[in-house]
Amino acid sequence: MERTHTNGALRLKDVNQTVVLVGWVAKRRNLGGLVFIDLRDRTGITQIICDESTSDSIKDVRNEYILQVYGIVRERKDKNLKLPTGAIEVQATKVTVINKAETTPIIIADETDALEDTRLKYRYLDLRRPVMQQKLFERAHITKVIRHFLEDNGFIEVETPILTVSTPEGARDFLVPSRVHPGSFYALPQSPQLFKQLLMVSGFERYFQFARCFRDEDLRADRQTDFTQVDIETSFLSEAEIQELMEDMMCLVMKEVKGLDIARPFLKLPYFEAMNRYGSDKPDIRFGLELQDITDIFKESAFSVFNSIDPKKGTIKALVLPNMAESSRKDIDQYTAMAKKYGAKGLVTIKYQDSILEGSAIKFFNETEKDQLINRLGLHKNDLILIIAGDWEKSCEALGALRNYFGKELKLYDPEIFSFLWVVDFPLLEYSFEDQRYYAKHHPFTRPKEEDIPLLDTDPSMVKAAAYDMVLNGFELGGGSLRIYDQSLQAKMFGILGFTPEDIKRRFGWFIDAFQYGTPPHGGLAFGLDRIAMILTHSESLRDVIAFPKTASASCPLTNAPTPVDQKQLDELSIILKDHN
RNA sequence: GGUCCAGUGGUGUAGUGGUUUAACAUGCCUCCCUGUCACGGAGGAGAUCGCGAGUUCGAUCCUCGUCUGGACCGCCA
Repeated sequence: MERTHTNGALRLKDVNQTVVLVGWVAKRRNLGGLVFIDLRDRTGITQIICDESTSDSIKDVRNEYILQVYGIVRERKDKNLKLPTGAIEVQATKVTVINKAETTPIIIADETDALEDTRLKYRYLDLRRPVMQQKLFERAHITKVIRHFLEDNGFIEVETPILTVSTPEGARDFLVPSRVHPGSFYALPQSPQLFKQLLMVSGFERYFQFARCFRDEDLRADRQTDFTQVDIETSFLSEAEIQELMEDMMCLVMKEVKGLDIARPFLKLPYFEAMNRYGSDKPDIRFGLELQDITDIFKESAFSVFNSIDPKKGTIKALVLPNMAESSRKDIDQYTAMAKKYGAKGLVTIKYQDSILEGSAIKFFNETEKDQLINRLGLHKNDLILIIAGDWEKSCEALGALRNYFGKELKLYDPEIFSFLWVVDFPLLEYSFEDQRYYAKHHPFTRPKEEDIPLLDTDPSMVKAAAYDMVLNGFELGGGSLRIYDQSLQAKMFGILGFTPEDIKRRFGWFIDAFQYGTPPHGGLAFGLDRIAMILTHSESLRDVIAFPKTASASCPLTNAPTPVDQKQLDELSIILKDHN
């Protein structure tokens, strides 16, 4: 189709050129003998001006019609500074309607007022909106920069299967019934973890893939059932070398996509410090408001909430909120409810309104405790102190959730800032009292820190993993680890996790077998591409950077997926449905 | 599995401590208008108030259930 320019291209320098434009009618302003049309394509909007002589049918043109416009570029009398093309307009000499359009159910403009449900039902129209187009263009730009970076650094792109085998320990799998093998199922990959490790066994040394991953778990604003991982694995690199390479990559993305120079190297925060100071393993360090430990002050406390905690695993954590001492009863009830939601037993609140400690817990404190509290927390007039006592992890996380809430509520950070860091030194294992066994915190192939390997025999819970998460503004962008390549170490790991040899053979024998033929030291990580795109585009939800996302209940308003299928299809798959009525 | 919030013309909202023409904005249609750009002006069409049951003389409104959407907890190695 004849077209000389896009609708975002023309400028003052093009005046008097003869041009041919195509695009959608974004807006028509009919002044009677004179008609203005905003012609839109993915690059922008150009104003077309027509008079009655141009075409009789011009008054029949409606929004979202597709037009081909022949005309001459003119300088505008009244320029529109809001548009890049606002200095010019195209005086139409001929206008052809390429296609008509029904009235759209949603307004095609950045400021659509349609609810998300409606937007998803008519996603193809929602994606016509310039803001949405910009988000997807930006996502594609991120993808492009990452791919170029990895290719330039010797990484090879390899595809791994979508129909694969159910993997051990992790999220719920999506299963696909086999027609050929009745009663057997493929699983969709939660990540290509095992395949990428096998590619290291094969000797590719540097692998990457934009991998679709699937997890059958409940959705959130930042979680979808199917999502895209930038999956990366390397051989012969140390933890520090992998991290440096990934910093190079993300800094290039920030430079190319956002035009920002990010400070190097990224802060490396050990897991325990992240939890103690920020109450999160993915801390938002754009603002301070750090948690403080006051456990030792109240060792001998007369206050039952403080003296009933387990001295080994328990903790007392405080969060000081400046100028919040005048919070109402209602506000404080709300903070308490929030703390409880995140697993705290309760919330102790103390006001330092007129430089005097006030609160229902104060009567249990002696003078030494009061003095120590004031000094330790460095209290100022009008501070509000929130205290959570109990299990270390739960207390930190609950207070960390409050910290995040106040960081946002009190606008303690500039939303344009991007604060990267690594969280490192994660514990290798997590003990479940319920199941009376250890679970791998990352996955069972994660390598322990070299110096902690002897602890595997004596105190497994103290062993740290060679695992690392890249964190940005309170979101986990990605995470990874060095992997176990030594077979005896792997055997020891399985022993600690309580797997019998039969378990191992049945569940991932095919994977372990590969390791006996010369496995290089290897490690890698995976980034959540959707999350990167979400944060860089300042989107509220992952759904805004995914072309066709699913709703919170894992359905698609556009296609109505998932849907029932014909009995014939079920029969072929040897599936008999349980009666849900 | 759980908690909370929402469902009213095409779209987004208001509203009713229970009764009559259900309001506003925008979109849509018709007419007028040669410098608009969120154009303006005049007129018009468009809603069984998510669905089902209950209470009542009477329910968009109250009660219960249900469905859909959203946020979060659990879950997500």
